Amino acid sequence: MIAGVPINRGGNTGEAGVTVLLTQLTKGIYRRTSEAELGMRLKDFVALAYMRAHSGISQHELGEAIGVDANNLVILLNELEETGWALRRRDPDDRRRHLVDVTSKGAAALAKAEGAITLVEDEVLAALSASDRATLARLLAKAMDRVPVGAAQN
Amino acid sequence: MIAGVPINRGGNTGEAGVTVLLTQLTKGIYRRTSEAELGMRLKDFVALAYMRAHSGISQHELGEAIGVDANNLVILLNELEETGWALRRRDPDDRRRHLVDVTSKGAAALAKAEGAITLVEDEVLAALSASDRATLARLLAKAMDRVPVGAAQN
DNA sequence: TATTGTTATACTCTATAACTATA
DNA sequence: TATAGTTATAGAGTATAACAATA
Repeated sequence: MIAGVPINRGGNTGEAGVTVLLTQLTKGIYRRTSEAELGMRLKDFVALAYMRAHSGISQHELGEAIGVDANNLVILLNELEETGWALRRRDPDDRRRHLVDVTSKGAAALAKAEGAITLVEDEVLAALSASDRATLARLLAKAMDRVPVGAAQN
Repeated sequence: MIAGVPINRGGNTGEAGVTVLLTQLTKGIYRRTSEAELGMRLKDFVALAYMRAHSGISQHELGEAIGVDANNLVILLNELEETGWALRRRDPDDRRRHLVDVTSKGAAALAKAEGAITLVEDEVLAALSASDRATLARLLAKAMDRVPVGAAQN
């Protein structure tokens, strides 16, 4: 008791939930990366990496997948087009849609950023063995395979 | 080629990196939680959960662990004290420091929020078996055990 | 002189709403 | 009438800098 206010004792004192751990780990990566080292912002990296893995995806689907609202994605893709890293083209089958792709120049920038990201991941995941890291990557991929991040709808 | 700009073809098209996956998963959780369902904000949850697991931790250490800058932590803890969920007291051995704790009231609110968080985690991690989830939680805890998130220093 | 915490402020990121065009 | 994308704006979140108290 401090000043008459009861303090929590005992009960659940360990076992941090997945949400807390994911938050910590993600923040750890974000705080250790810098635009200078990556050659791009982390949000550029995430968008380009997803676009490379899903060539010709629609702008809308991209936003759903990486959790960026449609309006913010417009701005992000504008910037990626200005740097020459990505391209939008109209979907001939549905002229409302934009199909997005990484350019060769974007792929080169992405590859460079991946080198820098790997160093950060090595640091943040230093406590894990190579086998542990492979398992972690596999489980994360499996979890994301089914469920979209879910961008807000208008 | 589109308008003379070369598109990236082939090369790395799968295997999303850990950073991208962690970003997606964490965003997925954040987007699915609401203050109404949790009874608190997610940042309150993260702070309280860490404080409960590390009773009597200093304010500075808490900020390091959960990746909240010292100035923002002041505001967050002010709010947690106003709601009666946390307490600060001076460290008698070093009167510059504040030691923080979850109150019994805070522990009750935290337990309620954990119920809501668990439902969200169930949804986001639906593709994983119970065994997979346990492994994921173990690996995340192992990774975080060593490396602090690293709040910015003044 | 360095550290902990605080305050004030500026900046970035994200979300909300209204609009255009296509279906 | 609904969907994809855009624009403008407001709000939340986060970082930077200067300061007070204590070591």
